[in-house]
Amino acid sequence: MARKLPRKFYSRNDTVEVARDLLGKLLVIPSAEGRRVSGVIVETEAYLGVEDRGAHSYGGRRTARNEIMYGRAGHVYVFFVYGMYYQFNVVTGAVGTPHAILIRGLEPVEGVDAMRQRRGAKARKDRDLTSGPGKLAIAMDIDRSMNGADLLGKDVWIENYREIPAESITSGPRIGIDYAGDDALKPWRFWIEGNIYVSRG
DNA sequence: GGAATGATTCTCT
DNA sequence: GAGAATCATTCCG
Repeated sequence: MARKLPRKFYSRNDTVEVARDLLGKLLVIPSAEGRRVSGVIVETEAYLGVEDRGAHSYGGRRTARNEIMYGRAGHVYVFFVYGMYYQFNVVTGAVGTPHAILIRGLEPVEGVDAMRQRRGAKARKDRDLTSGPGKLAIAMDIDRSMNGADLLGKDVWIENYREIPAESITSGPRIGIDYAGDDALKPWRFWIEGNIYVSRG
């Protein structure tokens, strides 16, 4: 079984590089019964803190909600949007540097039946299970109680799993942040070309 | 197949 | 009191 990624994987200076490197890694969140539920990360978005108008921490904004972004790399940042959905992020960068990476798409690997159960009738096809940040949060049973969890702990972690050739990795503008002006156009979204669990494209 | 729209509640001003 | 790092449904062609 693969080892958990070490703290230094997340604490590198270049958050955009970490976002790209997360593609092909395995996100594991054991179920309440202790069974492994996991999926390959196929889509990510980098949020670069103070200088990024799309980030919650733009301009150094520091609130109860985004406090975890300022903490140590390798922790989980979960927030709630649109009155219905949770978003799962990985904190990166040094302490005091509010960078994070949003996980936007997963390819289910283990515990697929549990994911189907959590998603219910809305997931008509398996690709509906985890092809988007709100959907994968439901399938992986992610909610606010996971905010601040350590990725080197036992509730949630990320393992090496699959090597993705550089030519299969594509980048483009991020999604759902039109209010961010020019920063919305920055190519800080990464995905595995052709994978059906990518949220769009 | 694609575009428009309503859902629903937390968070910050 | 407004707006949000989204999704599912509905309508149209």
